Amino acid sequence: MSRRQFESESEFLRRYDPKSFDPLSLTTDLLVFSVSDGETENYRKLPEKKFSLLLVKRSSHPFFGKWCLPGGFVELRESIDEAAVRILKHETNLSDIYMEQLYTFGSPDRDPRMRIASVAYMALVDKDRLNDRLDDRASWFHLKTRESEDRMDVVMDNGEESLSVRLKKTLCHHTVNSYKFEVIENESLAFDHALVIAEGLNRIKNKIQYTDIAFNMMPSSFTLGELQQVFEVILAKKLLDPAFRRMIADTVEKTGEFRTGGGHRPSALYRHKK
Amino acid sequence: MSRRQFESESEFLRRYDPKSFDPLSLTTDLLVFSVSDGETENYRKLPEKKFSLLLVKRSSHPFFGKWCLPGGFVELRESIDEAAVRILKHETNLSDIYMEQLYTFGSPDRDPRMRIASVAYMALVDKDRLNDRLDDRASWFHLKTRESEDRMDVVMDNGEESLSVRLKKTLCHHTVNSYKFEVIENESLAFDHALVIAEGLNRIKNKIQYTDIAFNMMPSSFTLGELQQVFEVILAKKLLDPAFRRMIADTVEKTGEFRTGGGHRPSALYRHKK
DNA sequence: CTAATAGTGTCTATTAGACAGTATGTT
DNA sequence: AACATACTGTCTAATAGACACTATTAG
Repeated sequence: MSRRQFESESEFLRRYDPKSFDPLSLTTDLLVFSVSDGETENYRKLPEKKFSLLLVKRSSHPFFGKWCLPGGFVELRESIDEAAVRILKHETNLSDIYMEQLYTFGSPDRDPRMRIASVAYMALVDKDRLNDRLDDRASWFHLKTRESEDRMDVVMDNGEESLSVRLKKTLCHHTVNSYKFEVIENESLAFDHALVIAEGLNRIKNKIQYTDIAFNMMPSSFTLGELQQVFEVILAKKLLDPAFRRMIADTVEKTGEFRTGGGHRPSALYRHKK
Repeated sequence: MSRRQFESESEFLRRYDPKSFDPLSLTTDLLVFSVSDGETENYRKLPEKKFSLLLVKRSSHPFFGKWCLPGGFVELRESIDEAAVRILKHETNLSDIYMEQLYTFGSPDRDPRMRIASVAYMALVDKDRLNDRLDDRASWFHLKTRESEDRMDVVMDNGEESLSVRLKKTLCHHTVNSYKFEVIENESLAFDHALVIAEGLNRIKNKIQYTDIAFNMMPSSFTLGELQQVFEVILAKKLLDPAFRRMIADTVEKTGEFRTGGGHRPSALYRHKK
């Protein structure tokens, strides 16, 4: 045993040299999800809801020209959560947004520059709050997912480009909703971001069913039809009206207002009950 | 714009200097949970199950002499998962153990030496596989938790020392099972490990109810009474027999063997059905 | 009137909670 | 016989799925 254990903690810290360690960096990558209205062909049909994800075109090496999740380095004096908030603010000019840590990705070769671990966060944004002050290089992509027992295919489209990713799903420990993903096909996404997206989609699909995170993507008042559409587009399946209304019954309350003008019976407006 | 965007990716990478960044390290901390038998006062009573957690006494600065989770630095050429596996092997001599990533902790001041982020993992071990080859400084602590709406108290006892931690629970976003924890009282645990333990307990309490992770803490054959005790000690509440048996019915199968000698009706032995 | 969505009533099937009962070993 | 656990039957309450029905408006 060296004499080090006999010195005081403050002496020990004085001698400690952080620069002597292998260089490693920490980043956060953000999955910013939102829901927006599509087009209506018919004046009386409701606009279709689109599930969307914010991507950024890389303007520097590595992966120059490819799309990736907004992200950046964690600075020395901020927590990882603070870094995520700062980066979201920088990319979208938004603050006070729902955010949760998703997973930390740390394969040694996930970034060609150096050893970089990345803590992924998921943010949920009401599109109405997106005041057009997006970063130039950022763009919203509509998301379409198709899932089977052992596959997950994701198609992303921003109106100009269409990106597609295919992943293999493996059930972990014989359990519902606990999967490991592997990328089978990915042309257009940088780093391991296809994986991050898959994990995020998995998380939101599960969590929307037993928490009230969905309201973070809704404006302050909404109809139950709109809310149901949001669930349907995220879960990628139709829901039955009475069952859906029972499910969300005690998380919403009527505002007393109605939305008219749709060529059909007016719908009551609701807000999230806290 | 600099001319950098016109150089090739390989030229860019050649010029890239990892040493120019602020020094930061990455560690993993392991929550190693297990279940073991307590004592029996009465020959015909079943031994009480104890939920237990592996802690290590710190033999160097910082937090010299305090207890902490087993952990260590992530090395440059291994993934974070690989680091967790390596550290578990080093502390317990066990491999091929169930492990899942829990959460990444990264407050700038969580370690007094330097900026260190830590990725916490949860490992579940069948105590019968623990072949006494524990690290000298490591010790199993029996865990007792008491939870109320806004509090979580944890008492850990290894027969010689008793550590106690009190935390405040805050419900996140009006949702069941999604909490933020803050440490109110903690004398004996190093770093922010009281927080890590709270997050881990929360995770296992939830996940045991909708996955089959519990079997990772069971020996290859067991009685349903033992299995039920494991659920009861982790959830910290009594369960009704018929409901419990219905719940786990399709995750187990009979081995055909029976356990006799208990002063009561023999119990059928089961195994985990995959 | 018609197309379209809004919203409700109700029947049924499934699941969860509770309790009481029977079974069978050891001392 | 007594005790302790093993295991099952069944009643009831709550929840989820399915379908059919009524309501209301713009054009």
